Amino acid sequence: MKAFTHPNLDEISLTCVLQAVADPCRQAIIRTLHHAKGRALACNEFTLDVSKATASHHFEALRNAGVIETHAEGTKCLSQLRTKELDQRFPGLLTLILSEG
Amino acid sequence: MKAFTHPNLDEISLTCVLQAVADPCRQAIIRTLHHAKGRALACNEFTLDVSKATASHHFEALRNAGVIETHAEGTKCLSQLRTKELDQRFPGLLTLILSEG
DNA sequence: GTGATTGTTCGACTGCGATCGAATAAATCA
DNA sequence: TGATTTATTCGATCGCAGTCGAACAATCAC
Repeated sequence: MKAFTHPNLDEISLTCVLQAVADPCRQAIIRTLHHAKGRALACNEFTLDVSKATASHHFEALRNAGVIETHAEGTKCLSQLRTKELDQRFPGLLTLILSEG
Repeated sequence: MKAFTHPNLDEISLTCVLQAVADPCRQAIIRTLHHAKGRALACNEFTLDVSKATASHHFEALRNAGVIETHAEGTKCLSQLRTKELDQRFPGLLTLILSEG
């Protein structure tokens, strides 16, 4: 389907990742992924009240900020949290986001 | 001079505070305040390369998000971090911001 | 192959936030 | 009182991010 690119977490600034996660819709994505406990989820497994186009835009933002990792599988795009790398690069960030909602 | 209002931290959502701190200029304000070790600083003690009007806008944003507390003293407006309350309401947030830059 | 499923991309719209200069307000100083 | 300092407020501009529908692309199921 498509080749997704993923930045190295070292290239990501604090500002960049904060801007990415400072959105309720993206926080919801992160929480849903966390509840999946490592299992990669397709876009349609999230309940977001925005259009497909907007959802795709949010996934891209999280991907570019190094928060999620996406790979295509058939017609689906499976995403998962980059938990370990995030915890190392931005310790406390995921905990903070998951503590709410 | 003016009566500043400060929200209770319980009223502040994660999204609100994240939007407030997802700006390099505001992060700089937070870091400068942290280096002051609790001493309240006037606006002109910060080196921000924006106009007075813009700086005032950023201080207001941080105030409304519960990050700083401001009080007037003479012609000056002294601000300081709401460290303890932030650490309780959003544990890890300050550490995260201060770890960078 | 045909149609269905799943996402991305495109173009356009909209509103909000960051920004500034100028005007204003309040307190201090001379 | 008049001048200076300090910061807020106002009005305006500008760009960007969020949003959508429609079109497109890729795969799968039959």
